[in-house]
Order: sequence, then C-alpha cells, then structure tokens
Amino acid sequence: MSATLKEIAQRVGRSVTTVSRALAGYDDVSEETRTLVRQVAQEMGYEPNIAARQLQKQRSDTLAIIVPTFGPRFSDPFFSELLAGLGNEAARHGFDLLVSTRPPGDDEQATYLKNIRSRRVDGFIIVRTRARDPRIELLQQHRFPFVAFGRTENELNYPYVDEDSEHGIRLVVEHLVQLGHTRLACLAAPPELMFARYRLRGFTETLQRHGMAVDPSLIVTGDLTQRQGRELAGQLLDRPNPPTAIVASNDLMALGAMSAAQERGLTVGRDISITGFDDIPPAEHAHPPLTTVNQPVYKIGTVVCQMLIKLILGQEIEQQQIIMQPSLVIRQSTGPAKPSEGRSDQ
Amino acid sequence: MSATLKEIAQRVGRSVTTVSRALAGYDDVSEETRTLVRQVAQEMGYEPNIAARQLQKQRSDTLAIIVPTFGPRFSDPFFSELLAGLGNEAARHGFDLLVSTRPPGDDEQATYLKNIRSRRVDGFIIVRTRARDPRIELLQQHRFPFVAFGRTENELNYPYVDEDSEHGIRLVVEHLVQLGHTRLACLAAPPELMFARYRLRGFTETLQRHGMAVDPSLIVTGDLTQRQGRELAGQLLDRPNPPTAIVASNDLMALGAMSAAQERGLTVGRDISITGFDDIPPAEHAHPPLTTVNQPVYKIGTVVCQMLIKLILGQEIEQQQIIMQPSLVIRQSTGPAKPSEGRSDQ
DNA sequence: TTGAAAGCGCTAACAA
DNA sequence: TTGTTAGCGCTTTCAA
Repeated sequence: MSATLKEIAQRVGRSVTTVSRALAGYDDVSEETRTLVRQVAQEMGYEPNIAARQLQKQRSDTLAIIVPTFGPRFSDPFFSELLAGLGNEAARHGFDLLVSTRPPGDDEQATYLKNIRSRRVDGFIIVRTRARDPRIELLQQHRFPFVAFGRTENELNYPYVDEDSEHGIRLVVEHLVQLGHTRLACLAAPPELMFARYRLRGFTETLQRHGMAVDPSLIVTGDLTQRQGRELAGQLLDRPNPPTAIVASNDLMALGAMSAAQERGLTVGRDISITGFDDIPPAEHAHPPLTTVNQPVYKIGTVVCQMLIKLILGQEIEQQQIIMQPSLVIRQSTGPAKPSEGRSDQ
Repeated sequence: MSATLKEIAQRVGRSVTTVSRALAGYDDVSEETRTLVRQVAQEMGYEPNIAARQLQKQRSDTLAIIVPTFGPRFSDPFFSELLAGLGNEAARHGFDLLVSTRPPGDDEQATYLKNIRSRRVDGFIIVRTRARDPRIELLQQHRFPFVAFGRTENELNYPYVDEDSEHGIRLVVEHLVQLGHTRLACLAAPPELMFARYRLRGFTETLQRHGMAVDPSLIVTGDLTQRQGRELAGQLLDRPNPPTAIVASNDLMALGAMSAAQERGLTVGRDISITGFDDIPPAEHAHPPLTTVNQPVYKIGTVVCQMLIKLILGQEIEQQQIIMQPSLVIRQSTGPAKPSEGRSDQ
C-alpha cells in the first residue's frame, strides 16, 4: 500500500542507500538523482515507516503524559488546555503525544516502567507533582528524560516549570483583606499535592502576616471537583457563624462554591466573596464572573514541552527550573465584607 | 539499559528464538526452559522493544484521535470525558492512544495521510463528523480502519456510533412546550457539523408538529463556546420581544446563556428557561442546575474504541452502526412560561 | 557519487 | 524441544 524505499529504489534504478540519502538531503548525492528520487517519492506518496526508523534510530519521537486521575471520568478544563499546549508544541517539533489516564498507585509506576523499558516514548511530562513523588524518583533513577509541571517537597534537582501558587493565593487573600473580610475560609486540596500545600501555606501565612487568626475549622479539604466545592462550601455556609469569603484552591471548586451560595439565596460578590485559582474559561463566563488567579496553563504546556524536547535531543537548557508568576484577576465574585455580620462570639 | 532477547538468551544459554517463544507462551518449549526464561526475564526487567515488534508485526497497537479545533486553546469537558473513555478502553486492550489537535482544513488531511502511510497508527477515531466529511472519504479510500462518533450527510456505509440528537432536542422542546412556552429561541451550532443539523432539525420539526411557527430570527448560530453562548443569548434577550426559552445546542453555550440572563437580572428557571445538551459535569453543578440532554459520552468513547479494535484485529462487529438514545434530564433551569409576557405584536 | 553489507530487536517458517 | 535463517524498513558505516 504505502511505498517503501526499496520500491522507490527499483523505480529510479538506484540503491536503497542512495534513495535514503537523497531523501534525507545529504549532499553526497548528485543533483540529478536527488531530484528524480524526490519526485518519484512524491508520486508514490512515500512516507517513512515509523517503526523501522524508530528501531534504527533508537528514538520514538513520542512524548507521553499520564494524567493521574481517580475514577474513570475526568473532565477538568485545566487538563484540556494543558494537553492542547503540550500537543501543539510537540507537533511543531515533529513529536507525537501519547495520552493516558491512570490512578496514582502501583499500576501507575508499572506503566512508567513499561514505557521506559520498551522504549515506547522518549520522555515524560509529569503533572500534579506530589510531595514525595515516586514517578520522579523512578525516572531519575532510570535517567529517563522528563519535565515536571510542579515541584516536590525535597526540591530535587530536576527540570520543572511551576507557577508560584503561594504568591497567587497571597494576592487573593490580600485582595479580600482589603475588602474588609476577616472570616476567610479555604477550600484546600489534597495535601499530598504540592500545589495544594503552597496554596494553603499562602493562605495561612498571609492571614498571619496581617495579624489575623487562622481558624482551622474554616479550612476544609476537597478533591478539586465542582461537586465537592459545592458540598463543602454548603457545609461551611450552613454553620452558625459562616465565613464571609471562601478561597478555593481551584476554579472548579470555586464554581461549585458559588452554586452552593446561590442555592442558599446569597448573592455572590455581595453577601459572600468567592475566589478561585487557574482562570479556566468558565471562570470568566460564570455569573458572576469569578475573581481568580490566572495561571498561563497553555503557555506552561508549551514551555514544558520545549524543555523536554531539548532534553531528549541533548541540547542545552538555559534554565532548568522555571517559576512563573501568576496574576490576580478581579471580577465580580468578590466584594466588600458586609459591615458587621456575625463577628464577635458564637 | 533495558534488556533484549539476545541478552536473556545469552544468560540462559538458549537461542533468541527459544526465549522469544518461551515468553510468548508457546507450548513447544520445555517446562524447564520456560520457567528459567521467565524468571531471568523478570530479573532483568525485560520489556519487548516496541519498535522492533511493530516492525515485525506490522502493527503499532496505537489508535489516534485528531481533535478538530480552531484556535490553540480548547477546553471542552466533553472532550476530556471522551478521551478518558477512549483511552481507558484502549489501555484495557493493550492499545495506546495518540492525541493531537488540528484545525479542520488541508493540514488536517495531510496529518491523516502521513499517519496512514507511515504506519504510525492502526486506526483512527473520527469526532465531530461533518456533513460531507473529507476525513471519512480519505480513510475509506485508503481502506484504513476507523470508527466515527457521528454520521454524515450521505450516510455512507461506515462504522459509527452516534446519539440521536434529533430525538434529544425533541424531548427538550416538548418539555418546554408543556411548560407553556411559545417563543423559543435556538442557539444552533455551525451547520457543517452533522450533530448541529440534527439538533436544529429536532428543534424546528418539533415546533411545527405542535403547530407553532418557527421564527427564523430566533435561531442564531454560535461556535459552541461558553463565550458565544453568553454573547448570543445576550443579544436575544436584549431584543424588544425576547424569547421565553432558549434551547442551546450544547451545555457550554447554555451555561453562557444562563450568565447572560443573570447579568440582566433574570432568574433562570422562572423568568426564562434555558436548556443544554451533553450533560457535562458543570451542568449539574451550575446554579440553577441545568436542564439538559444526557449523552453518555464516556460510554460512547468505550464503545467506539471497542469497535475500532475489533476492526483492526479483523474480528466480526455485531453492529456496524449504533445510535444511542439520549435522555432528558430535568433540572431547575426550566420552568413554566410566565403568564402573558409580550406575546402578540411587536 | 554510489552501493554492499550490517544491524536495530523482534517474530516466524522451517529444519533438525 | 530447540536452533538456524530470513526478513520487517530503515540508517549508517565502509569500500568502490
């Protein structure tokens, strides 16, 4: 069906070697031969057999991302956007992107190992880094190329891109404090996720810096889904002395929290302030539009991808570790704290 | 680094062939040899080299999906979920999933051709079928395995899974008619997309069946994003004689429409009814929760994937064309039409 | 400027 | 039960 070098060679009356070199653009092929070969290759719709080339070159020109996710369904716009960034950049460099989802755990490790050993891919993109991340340890141990989106606890010496979550949340909290809020709740994320720690730390430290007490009962942990944001925020709001502002660790939970507030007849931005993190498209188009922290996910995807490809090609990387500064996007889901509102006791 | 058959062969003092067969589980290998080989392979962390196997077997055990998308960013939960369904099912059968995004057009075709000719993948998943779909024609012409999610205008004889959009919208419109609505608007989708046609047809035909006029000015076409849903619905609502219900072609636009209504001080489900299609997770957690049509996207992903793998393996497919029946999910974004409200003239 | 030969790691037909 | 041989399609020495 699709042509091989051999077939072209027969047609042009040259050896396979010569055809190969003509196509590869080597200059030790006569102008005449080169033109002829190229033309015939074109005519025959020649496209090199990937497997053969891989076997010979010991490279697959393929990148992999294994999205750590619980449950079969996942639908976070955050990931769609990251995938688009990674995929488009990979394509620009002639690389393919292999995507799979796998829950964290032993099976996950096995999948990495298998891909490494079978030479299935040339490098990995690691997302949602964990405090102590076995994936990174495994990859380092095998000296296998990878770039992470996120840091780890012990700050190993590996290439990563991350945004400064702590700073992002600081901006959020300061914005709320300026608006007069004093009872702030936090929808935190699972503490094994590094970004969750940074965001939580940004929350508590900024409050403390402003001389405000941190009420541990106002810090609850969710699984980053809209559903949980809605449930947990609901519980928070149903308490006798509810918070006047809710700082969510991601937009999805914030959006859920908005629903919870609205279900209780509250007007978001007036009766309660809610903030997110990520700035996914729905944040802008929610009602009211969500105040959040903009994280350039698409951009991060492209940068991560570029770094990984350089690593694979053995090129120099200018900067091995990149921290991007996120920015606060003030929309209408935040507003001044209501004058007195149930402070004091209770 | 990672072991090869040859290395194992040397260690166990057998030929490469024997090792290969022992590992493959052929029964023409002595029990003793088999055990030994397996054990050594295990010890050495052997994993077959994919490229070599592909080259030999002329199969890549890889599926590809090229998501047709305009602009670099895309973030539709619909696709995340479809990807999860496809990917998980593929993994179950030992297949990998290659994901890329490419805007419709010439470059798209070239990408398909390249993957076919280079034997990069064994089959394609086609999504968002178009009325006359060049991808399907190309693939058919090359006799290359594929399964589509969606039909085409001329209903070619190819394997597909689709949901009955026409029926889905019919359920929606009948629900609204029962609630007393008479001025229904439609946020349609680009007409080259087949599902857009079915949904629009479902809209107009159901209205007609109920003896209601179809006002062409109440049918506007959007690009399926939340942003456009918001803009177009806004325009609709700002008219002198606005609709009392808006039927959107997908959830994202419906969610945008809800924001538009709320920005204008309307209470969705009371002052105006809005419906979606897809039943993506945010639909359930919006405020108010969105009345929509449930489409089992994850499930469709798994079925499509199963069919494609059977096709590739040359197995019999029971049913080449599958139409799934979607179901109406009534939530709070729809409610009775307000008594009189600006009917008559204007 | 060209070609013969080897080999990437694997599987399979055939022979022993 | 095992091994020899060939070959998948390509790239890359090395020699001519």
